[in-house]
Amino acid sequence: MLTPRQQLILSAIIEDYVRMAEPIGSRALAKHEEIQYSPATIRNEMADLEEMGYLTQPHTSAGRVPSQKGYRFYVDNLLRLGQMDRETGEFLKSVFTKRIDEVEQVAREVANVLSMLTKQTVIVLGPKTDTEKLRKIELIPLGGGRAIAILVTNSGHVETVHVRFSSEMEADDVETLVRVLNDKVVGVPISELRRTLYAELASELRRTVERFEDAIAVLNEVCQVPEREETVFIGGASNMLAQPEFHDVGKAQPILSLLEQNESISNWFPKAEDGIEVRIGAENAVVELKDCTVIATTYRLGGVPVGHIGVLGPTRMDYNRVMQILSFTSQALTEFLTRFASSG
Amino acid sequence: MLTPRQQLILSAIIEDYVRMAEPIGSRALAKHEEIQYSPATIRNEMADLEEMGYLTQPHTSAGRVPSQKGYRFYVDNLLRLGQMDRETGEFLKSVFTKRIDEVEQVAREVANVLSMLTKQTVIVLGPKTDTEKLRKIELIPLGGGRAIAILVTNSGHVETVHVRFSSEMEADDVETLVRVLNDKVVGVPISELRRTLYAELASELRRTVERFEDAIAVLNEVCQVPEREETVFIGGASNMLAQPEFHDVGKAQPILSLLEQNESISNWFPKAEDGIEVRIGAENAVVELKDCTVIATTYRLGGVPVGHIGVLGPTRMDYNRVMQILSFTSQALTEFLTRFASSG
DNA sequence: TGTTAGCACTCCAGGCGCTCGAGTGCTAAA
DNA sequence: TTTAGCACTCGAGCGCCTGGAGTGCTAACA
Repeated sequence: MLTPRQQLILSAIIEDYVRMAEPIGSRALAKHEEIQYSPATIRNEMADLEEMGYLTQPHTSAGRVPSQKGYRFYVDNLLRLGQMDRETGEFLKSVFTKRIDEVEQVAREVANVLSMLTKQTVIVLGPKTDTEKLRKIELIPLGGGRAIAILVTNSGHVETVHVRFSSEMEADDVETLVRVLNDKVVGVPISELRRTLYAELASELRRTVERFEDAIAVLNEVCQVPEREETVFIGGASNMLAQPEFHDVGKAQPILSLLEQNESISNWFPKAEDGIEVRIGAENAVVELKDCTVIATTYRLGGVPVGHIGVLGPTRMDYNRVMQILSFTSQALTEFLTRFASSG
Repeated sequence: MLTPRQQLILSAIIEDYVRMAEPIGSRALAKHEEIQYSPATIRNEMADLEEMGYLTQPHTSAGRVPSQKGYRFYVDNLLRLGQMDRETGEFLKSVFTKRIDEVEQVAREVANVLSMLTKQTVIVLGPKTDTEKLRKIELIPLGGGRAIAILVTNSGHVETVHVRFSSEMEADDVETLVRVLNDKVVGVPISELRRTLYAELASELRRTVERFEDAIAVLNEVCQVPEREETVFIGGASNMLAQPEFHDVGKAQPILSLLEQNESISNWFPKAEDGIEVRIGAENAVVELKDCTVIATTYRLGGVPVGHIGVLGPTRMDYNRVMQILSFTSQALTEFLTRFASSG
């Protein structure tokens, strides 16, 4: 384990390095008020810390730089999450007091605001709506064997699905179908839709609807909704280029490219089950992020995780500030959704 | 005006420069088969072309580089749009033969595919749906003075608006409102909605609905739909970083940043009224694009422009290929939408 | 035993000078 | 009008040097 003095030095090196983006030398550290030792002493400790793998040296006569292991130790043991600065807090609060009707709008807004506050790239996933309950189903025939199913949830979110069936159904049948659907299906979570429909509706429909197969086919397509991919909002991707570690375009390009593949984001995104998850460097699930850190958290609706917020940047990141902001935001977003769902 | 030989040389310089991304010298040009002159002759012509402003020289002993004026002349007078290469054509066609239900999906797909084909950044605007006709309106009350209006258009596109009114309307009134709406409003283009409603509905509603003010308020909010901002899809923004002119991060960052401001894109985007519009360098409406070229075209539905496709890259761009691809795509997309609207 | 001053050593960034080669403009000949 | 020849220019690239920041080690000190 590290001695308190080593911890103090490691901590100071990381915080300085995060600000300066340049290797930190013993002289510079000795100028800190809370470090009362001479450069020579600090050099000894730094040599030990390097031997243990918490620091590295770009070359012999340079200062020290935190290693991945160093950051990890810092995040796990040294970081004390304090209060966010007042200004940031006020600013964040104001985002959630605007009148907003659509949940997607809030997700987009959060991505933008956080990217401004952190000067990093922000990824917002979701919210998934498949745990919400159905309020109403509407089926609008378009002719030519097509129709649009409209599903309105609990919280006022609207999903639409285009459905096809092999032949024209009778207008009567469609009407019956919609009525039966609404009878049976209101209050069922979207993710349970398929199961409920097959369990409760099949027999009923067989009695009342003439073209039974068609009706089933329609149901089948309606049930595609829960299988939708998650929506992704990305804010401030261009902030990345301002970071000195990405001044070399070759470093930045693969990462921006990764972010453009919207569908695969949820494959590598850390889905922090509770609290905040920090993935440093090679801890990330894809090689493109081996020099990046992703800090992520979850927001909920009625206790159920419905989406995620993440901040992506170089490993040299202001962990403290970003974690404060994320923690606040996930909570505020959770509250917002709850308020939204109950009032809407 | 330029002599034929000058045109030949300018043309060759541009095409070589587009490929090599390096200043073109007289020796290299003399190696072209179609140029039968000695380097010395070419040098003389190049000096003239430079004097006239079609070429520039990075420094005294370097080759020549096309100026903005040079590109402009090339695009206006020298470019003969030939046939697209077979491979690209087949590939593009395949995009439009997939079964696709949602128009947005096709826009996103187009952005991605074109960015792969051109290795540039692609911007797809729209499609705007406000010239489409209404097929059906549905009003779903959420309680607490809120409701969701669902508007289904002609082509199967679904728009939803959240509306609020000051007090609870009677269930009867809502029903009446919906019935009256559907009677009067079907077949009206979304953009005409407000006018039609005020003209035809006010008196009718005054007779049939008890809380007249509330009904009007609802109508008012429903009419927000046409004022929605255009949807924007961007593909391959990271391609930009692969271009040598953006190897300096400082050049790329403001442009990527510009692309992130979705709302303002339509302010500077060239809305080619017909055919293809090419904006070279400073011709663009924003300074950030002073070293970029935007090539844009329009796609239509039923003769009416509903959206735009643009390719954004450095002024050193393969104008020929990009214009071929854009021209083909806009046509294919127009056909696709027409097919979609009539069948859907 | 832990801390610190002193010192020799290392190594990079950056400035300087040099050369090489690609490319030019000009002149004179074909 | 075209072209060969030639002197000239200029930047890229390489090697060299120097200054300074930072280190590790040793010896003295508390």
